[in-house]
Amino acid sequence: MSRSNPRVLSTLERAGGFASAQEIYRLMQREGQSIGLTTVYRSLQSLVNDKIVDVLRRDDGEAIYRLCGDAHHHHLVCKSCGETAEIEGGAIEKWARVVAEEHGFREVGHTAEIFGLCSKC
Amino acid sequence: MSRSNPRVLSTLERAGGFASAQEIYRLMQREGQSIGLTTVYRSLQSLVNDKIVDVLRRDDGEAIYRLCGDAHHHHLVCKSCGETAEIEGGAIEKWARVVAEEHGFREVGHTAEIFGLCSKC
DNA sequence: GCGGAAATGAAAATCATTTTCATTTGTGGT
DNA sequence: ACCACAAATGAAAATGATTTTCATTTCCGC
Repeated sequence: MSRSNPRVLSTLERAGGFASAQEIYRLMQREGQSIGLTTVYRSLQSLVNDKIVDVLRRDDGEAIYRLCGDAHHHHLVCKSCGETAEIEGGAIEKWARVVAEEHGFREVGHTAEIFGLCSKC
Repeated sequence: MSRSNPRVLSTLERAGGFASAQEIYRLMQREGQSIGLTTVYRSLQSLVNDKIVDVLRRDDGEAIYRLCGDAHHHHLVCKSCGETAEIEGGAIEKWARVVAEEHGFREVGHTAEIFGLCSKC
């Protein structure tokens, strides 16, 4: 088990709180920081485990990591430019609970994401 | 430019209207159909261009192809035994539409999944 | 049948990500 | 300071999906 390298988180913050592992690695290299790609991946994974960052997918399948608040929320993502809005679950929360209950499920969680083209694209 | 191989579309339909390229390829192989992986990818891309299928991403980044206009549903998955139930979206459908509209999004789709422990586990 | 365009697929290339493993670094105990 | 041991690191190899290359085969119109 490894802990997150603080420079990775700091770089993600500096990148606007939104970047892929490769981008973070390249950014750190350009800044002259000595770090391995492996460590970047490991740190990001650890941050995801600790729920300090979220992971989404670009259209091309590359994983992008973004800082997120601690509140449970969902995402509205633009398929084209990747712009993301955090949205409230609202109806979903209840829906998930009710449906799961009907089927006798316990310890229930859920994922939900909306995607489309934003007004600019 | 290549046109879609009809057997690929037919296999995607038979797969429940929802599968990855690799899965379609393996399925066709198992059925004894002679086809190359390359052709599967090319056909799927062509279907996407023609807007006959949609492409989404699994959590692991693998692309999954879905028939457009396919009556879509969601899944209730047991974390432990993997048993899966297909469920109706119900509230979600409206929620997605409304939220997306509020943010000026068009061509909206969504994914939602509920997971937990089933009654047997 | 002939010639060219489209389709096919095997193999190699690409690219993100993960794994392996040897080395380095940090820490606590003495 | 010294030693042992755990954690962190990173280079290189492995993996897996997807794309590209390119030679071959199939189709169609003439």
